[in-house]
Amino acid sequence: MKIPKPAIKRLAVYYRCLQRMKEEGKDKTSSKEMAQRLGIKACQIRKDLSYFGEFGKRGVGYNIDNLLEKLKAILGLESVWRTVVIGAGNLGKAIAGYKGIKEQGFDIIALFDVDRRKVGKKVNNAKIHHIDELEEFVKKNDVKIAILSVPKEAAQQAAEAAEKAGVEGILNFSPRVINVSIPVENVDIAVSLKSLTFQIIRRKGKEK
Amino acid sequence: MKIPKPAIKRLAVYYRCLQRMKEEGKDKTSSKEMAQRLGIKACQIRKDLSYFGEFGKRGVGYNIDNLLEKLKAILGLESVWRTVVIGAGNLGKAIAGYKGIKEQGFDIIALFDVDRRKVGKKVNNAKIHHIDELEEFVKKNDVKIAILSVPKEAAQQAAEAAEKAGVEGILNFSPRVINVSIPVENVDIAVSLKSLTFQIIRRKGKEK
DNA sequence: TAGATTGTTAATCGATTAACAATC
DNA sequence: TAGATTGTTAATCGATTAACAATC
Repeated sequence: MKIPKPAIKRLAVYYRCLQRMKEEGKDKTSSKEMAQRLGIKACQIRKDLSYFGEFGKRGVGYNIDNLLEKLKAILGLESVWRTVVIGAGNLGKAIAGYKGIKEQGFDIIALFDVDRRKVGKKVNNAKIHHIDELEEFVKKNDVKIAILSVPKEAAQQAAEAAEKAGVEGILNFSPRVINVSIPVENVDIAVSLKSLTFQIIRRKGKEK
Repeated sequence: MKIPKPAIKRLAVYYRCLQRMKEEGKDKTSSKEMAQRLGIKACQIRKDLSYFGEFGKRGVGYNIDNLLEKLKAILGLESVWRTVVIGAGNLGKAIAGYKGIKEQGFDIIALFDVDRRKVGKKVNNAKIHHIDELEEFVKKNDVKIAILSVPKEAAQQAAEAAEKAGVEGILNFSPRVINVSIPVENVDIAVSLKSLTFQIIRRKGKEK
């Protein structure tokens, strides 16, 4: 079946919402309740889930533990994804140092940089290596994901190196479109800021 | 006219593409050439631009300087946006320290944190203030944008504080849906990673 | 002029939503 | 049973794309 791309991101949001409900001690919920919390339509949640199966009970709702398990499987979070960060600048180190990422199923096991002066330093338990060691490291440690936080001039080259090394997906923080044949997700701060300013301006126009 | 939301983000990407072409010394381009670089369809570029006017010459293409100016106006980048970062953790400091952001029209003039031990320290030229000073600072310095990089537990409260202080838009890095009435853009690393893992799994399924 | 490329229309494709039968 | 909520159909809405007249 064809699944809308936006539906996947929402699934990840539902997952987080359910995790939170669980923390609050709840054990069941409904599409209505989740929709209220997330500011979306209840039928969208039901529709998104329906692409993958029937997870609720009519007249009753969803069991939170059960739905969490199902989403975990759908999103591929049953095992930890071995991940590296390429580019050990401030942003790369901040990402590698972010504890929450491990809870979400991603284990950042190393950083890579062109600057030999950074090599050997540590961020949490992950050591900084020279970029030349990337391919060997990826193969030896079965790394699946590379997070790219290099300057834009180095983005394409680093992405190609990651692909060649055998990484299966790239999360790209650098402000440039990269061209590889493995899946890429872009996190583009400058683009998001500009989208925001556009909205601010439009809004002001409408107010008057 | 109704403008597709995705079109705005693409406009920001076109802007960056043109900036790069200019750096390369080019002075004119075509929708075809941009499309090739960005991996999208030429007619999509023309369509996106057409929501705002006619910026090219038939048979000739686009003047890069001219189109840059037009996009600058559309995206609201003619003046610098005074911006603060709320949450001076590793991520907040990395964002505040990122030089490229100023070139793009955003001036990060201060950071705010609940931790009084951080107060007074500097990131580039921006000082860290206590969160209690946010409202006064925003009003006094005409701050338009807040970048939220606080732990998820603090996200909603910080967003409300920013709104109350008079900020007009929020770039939210915290992994929680926030509920305010001003525009919000979400940059959600965990969600992007999960969208990536879903794609990796699907892709493997298809290969066989 | 001949070739190229825009701007725009109309068709297609994809995503969201309303509504409701099924059923707990 | 009566009330609630799911799962799904069908309608609507929104975004993308192909195609081509306009025109440089």
